[in-house]
Amino acid sequence: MDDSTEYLHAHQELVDRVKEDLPEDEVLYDLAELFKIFGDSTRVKLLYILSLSEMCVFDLAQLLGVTQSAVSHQLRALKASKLVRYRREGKTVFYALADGHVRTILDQGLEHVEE
Amino acid sequence: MDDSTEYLHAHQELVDRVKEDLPEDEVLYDLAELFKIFGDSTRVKLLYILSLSEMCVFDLAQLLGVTQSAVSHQLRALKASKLVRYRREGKTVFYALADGHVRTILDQGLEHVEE
DNA sequence: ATAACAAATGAACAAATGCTCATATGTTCT
DNA sequence: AGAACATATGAGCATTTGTTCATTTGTTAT
Repeated sequence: MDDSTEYLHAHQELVDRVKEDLPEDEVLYDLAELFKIFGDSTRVKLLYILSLSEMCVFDLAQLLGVTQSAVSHQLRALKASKLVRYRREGKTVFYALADGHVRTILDQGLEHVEE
Repeated sequence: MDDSTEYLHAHQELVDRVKEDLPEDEVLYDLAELFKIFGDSTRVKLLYILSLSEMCVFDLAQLLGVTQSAVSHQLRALKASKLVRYRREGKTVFYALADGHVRTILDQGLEHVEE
């Protein structure tokens, strides 16, 4: 080790190249925020259930064995991430998945988990 | 509302049917644990970087602008979830993605985020 | 208008998380 | 063996998170 043009340790060229190919910081932040939603068993169950069928809050709570309040709070998070949509029918509110991505993401995850 | 055979509120048949199609509780729990890993911007960046190239701890820390310790702690979590593998070369340890699922999951997430 | 029910919301609190700092382990070179 | 360097680990701490309880909002029926 004597060459002053040599990088101390960091493989600077590699680092620079990768840095260029990296998405914007903000995008990766949003990505993490999205996955954070999937990173809770109550919410994952909600999403999986809704991938099977639209369902009302009361039934969701019963199916999950948690309070209506807990479900409602979590649905709020899912709504904020645009993962679910809902429609009101009288006193009842039915939730459903917003689009197909969700199921794809869940399935990819399941593939990893189930090996 | 008079029929005694009618369910009070819960759409019991639907609930029961969905319940059958739902994966084991433990599987969904593991699934949430997996996504929890993706639900942090430091880790998501790590995973994205490693999807582009294998890299050593020092360089990862530099690229992310965090301490070596922080990266090391997070790599530990990634290791525990079998998302990365590593090889030692002298004093240096190089990390890489364990398999292709990771990139697929990231890409699906990005699709959702970028609309 | 009032009662009854479904869902949403706010406050509070326990548990989990991610960072930093200090230190330990592992490896190479002299 | 000892110094120097790369990485890993443990403890401590501030912050975030998910739940429950109490209350409010929205809707229907009397």
